[in-house]
Amino acid sequence: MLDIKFIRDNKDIVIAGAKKKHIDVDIEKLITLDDKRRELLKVVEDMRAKQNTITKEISTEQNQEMRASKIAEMQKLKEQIQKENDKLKDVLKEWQQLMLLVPNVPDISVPEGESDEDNVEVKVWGDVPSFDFEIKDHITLMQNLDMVDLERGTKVAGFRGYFLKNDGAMLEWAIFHFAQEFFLQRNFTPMIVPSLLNKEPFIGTGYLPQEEENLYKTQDDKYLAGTAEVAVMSYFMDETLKESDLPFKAFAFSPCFRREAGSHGKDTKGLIRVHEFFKYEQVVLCEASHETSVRIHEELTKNSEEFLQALGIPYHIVVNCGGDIGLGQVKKYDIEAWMPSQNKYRETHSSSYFHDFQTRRLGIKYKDSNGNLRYAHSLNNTAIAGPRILAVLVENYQQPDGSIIVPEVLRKYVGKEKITKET
RNA sequence: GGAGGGUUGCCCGGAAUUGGUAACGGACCUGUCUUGAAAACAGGCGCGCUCUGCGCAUGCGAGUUCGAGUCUCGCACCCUCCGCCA
Repeated sequence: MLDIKFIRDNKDIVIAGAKKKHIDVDIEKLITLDDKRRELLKVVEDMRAKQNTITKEISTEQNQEMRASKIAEMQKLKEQIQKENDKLKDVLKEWQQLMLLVPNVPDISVPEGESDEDNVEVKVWGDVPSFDFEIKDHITLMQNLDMVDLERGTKVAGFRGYFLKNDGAMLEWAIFHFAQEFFLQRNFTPMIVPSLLNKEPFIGTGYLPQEEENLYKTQDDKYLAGTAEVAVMSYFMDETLKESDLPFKAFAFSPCFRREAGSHGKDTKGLIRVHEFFKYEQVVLCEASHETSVRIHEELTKNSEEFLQALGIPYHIVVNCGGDIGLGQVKKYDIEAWMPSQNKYRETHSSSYFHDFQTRRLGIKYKDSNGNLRYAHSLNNTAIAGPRILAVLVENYQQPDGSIIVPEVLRKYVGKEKITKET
């Protein structure tokens, strides 16, 4: 959420930002509504002031006649206040709904564009492997090695259901083990966080109201989170932190649930797009400074890069264009790993910063060195997401006989150098 | 699921006659003093507005009332006990 004062003072910037993100929002309407809100607020407040004054007089009024007459007067005023206040409430409701739809302003360095096809490559790492044999996709590879069971996954869990088993399960655990070792050397607070959450954290992080169709909802009006970001960000909801608490950097594990409502035709088989998976996420709260946000954003991105490098997986980084950036994000990098069977890079990490967009919604402040209360800044980036990285990894490490070499750093966790049929 | 007790200011503690309009203390910030710090003293210390002023804010929402921390109803969370349970 943006500050209404900022919106009023920088109307053109906000409108241009929404346009760059290809988000349709009527800022003029919001400002007109805000005029009305301020006007009604003034009316109601003046009436309340009068009520407070006379009510105070009543409490000390000795003359019974005067007292009765003042009470009668206040009875009338009370009705008027209620009437005007109802009007104000209606306006306020509409105002709040509209405020939640106003997108954060994207950074100047964010390229113009409509969809992920317009994202701009900014870095390439590693050599795309050239295979001198006919390669298999991760589904074939993993099914042949009994690492995954998609048929029974579908039988039990429905569309996009899957079981990881044998070396499939071992490999995922190995990656998680290595991720812990790797990230906890970088001064993160380890956390295991809930995914079944109240509505407020989703509104606070910007997943509601817009993304409702992509969330699973329970009969108790709770929602299942698609990322640990939602819980970790909300951990400090409605709290005031000390400046010395910042930056707060979490390395957070959680199950992730995604309805994938808009992508029914895409990636219908395999482990690329599933409804349920486990993920480690990097989530950060820092001081309210653009420079710090940018510095930590680069740092979080670099962490994930180095992790992929340790695994020996080729990747590139794109800076997401305006149309491929979420409501609250100022700037976003996607890290995309090389997927041999598709002959292209596929997203494995998403790294963003938000300035105070999320913290304003969540009410997360800190007291700076001058004693002023400020909304903190927030950022997040994938550390490692379960099945998708498995798919990428097995494809890149496949051998002519269908076996899979285990990357060096994972061997002590998998317990072998190579995954073959014999095992 | 059942019974009882509880929730007060950015933070911590903690008062408020029969309902009369949120004391006070600590912490924290700024200033004075000091070589510096401590102490002391002064001010500040939730949000909003058209800001010498006014409004809002006692877990959340609704109600009664001229007036609600206080009374009524619903909800959330915490504590104690019972039941169930990996």
